[in-house]
Amino acid sequence: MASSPQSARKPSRIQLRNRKRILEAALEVFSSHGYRGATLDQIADESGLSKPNILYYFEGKEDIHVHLLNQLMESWLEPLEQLDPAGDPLQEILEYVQRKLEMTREFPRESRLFANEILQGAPRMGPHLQAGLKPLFDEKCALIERWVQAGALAATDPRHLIFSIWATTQHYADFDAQVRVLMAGEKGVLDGAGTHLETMFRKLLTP
Amino acid sequence: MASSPQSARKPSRIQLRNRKRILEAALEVFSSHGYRGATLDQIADESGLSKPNILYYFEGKEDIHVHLLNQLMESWLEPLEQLDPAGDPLQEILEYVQRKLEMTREFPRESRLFANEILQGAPRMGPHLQAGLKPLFDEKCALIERWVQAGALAATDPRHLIFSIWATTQHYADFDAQVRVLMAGEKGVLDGAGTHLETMFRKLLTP
DNA sequence: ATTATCTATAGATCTATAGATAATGC
DNA sequence: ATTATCTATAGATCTATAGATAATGC
Repeated sequence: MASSPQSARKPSRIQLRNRKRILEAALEVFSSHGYRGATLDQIADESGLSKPNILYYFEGKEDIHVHLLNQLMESWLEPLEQLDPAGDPLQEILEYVQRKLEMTREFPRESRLFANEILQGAPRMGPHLQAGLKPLFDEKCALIERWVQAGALAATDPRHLIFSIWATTQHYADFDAQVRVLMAGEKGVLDGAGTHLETMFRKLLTP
Repeated sequence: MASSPQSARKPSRIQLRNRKRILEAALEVFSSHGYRGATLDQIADESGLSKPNILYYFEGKEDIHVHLLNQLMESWLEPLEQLDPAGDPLQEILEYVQRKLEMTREFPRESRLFANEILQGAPRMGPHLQAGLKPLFDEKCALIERWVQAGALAATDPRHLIFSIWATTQHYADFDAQVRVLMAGEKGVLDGAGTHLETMFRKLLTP
């Protein structure tokens, strides 16, 4: 029996490539069926590797899922981190909205993977939210609060403001199946959303 | 072997009560683990009935799930149906927002059940969305459009407006695990949300 | 007589491992 | 020599049914 490459010193090129293929396939499968709904068979099919081969590269189904969530957390925090204390307050927030919407457009599967996890009580991501998201959230809420105090933004609760931004932007990825039915094949849905959200948050925040 | 009560003429009191208990238990289990994540064992435990007894009242796991979704669709449409062409436009929409938020407060499990289903591509609810939600959505969009044309509301895309209302209100139920972490045990989160959303949509829609 | 419930288990599905073989890098 | 891959299958989990027994309503 070969030992798992988990313990190897330097990952070979093949290792890196195959781990990547597996994670890519797993993102596809987990994001559309949820953790329990996904099977190793599906991930094997999607990645073009055999099932035992997948378990050669990862310790198991859960290990793959955890890797995906860890990766995800970083790219999830980034747009909020970019909120710049030195920038123009209204502009900064409107740009944040557009960045989030851009992520919905570029990474809808990641959005659904995250939504699946949170929806089911964040069983594997709870600690990550505490350690990673919470401090950043608090920091940026304090920043927005200072902007409000300085009169650069209309009075608003920064926490609910951020929730509204997350909710409205991620909605187009997470509820895509519903949006598709209701928008009946219309093109450029996200462009329309961009215009709408820009107007909404501008009106809300203009002092 | 007893025949299933599905075909019986008049459901007995016991039948009604037990079917209700099963659906209540299934709502709890399906909404927190998703369709695949839920097991008949969990529903049996939660309902206090034995597993085979559950299958005496329903044809199977999927049958239970479909019953829940059918029930849900009705109560999901109701708040939007109440949007009254004869009412004051701004007031009507703000009241709709509060009704949706009230449903988040009262029926968070139903919200998560729905979110789980849509998130995974609406495999069992797709036709229902087409037949039930789509016509109502179109009707109410046309109504809002008329209000806009009449100058009673600021110019806005009714479809994205409705998406924003759904997204922001349901967020507190669907992403509850995240909201809890970030609001750190604060009381009255939904009251704060109510104030925030009232302000946001009022500013957006005031002509 | 009919309705409701239980124990036991068949049968399907799924994760994971054993153990052998092939490919690759010194 | 080490890394990567395959076939076969063990073992766990889960849905559903068989078949017997208990409770209920005429």
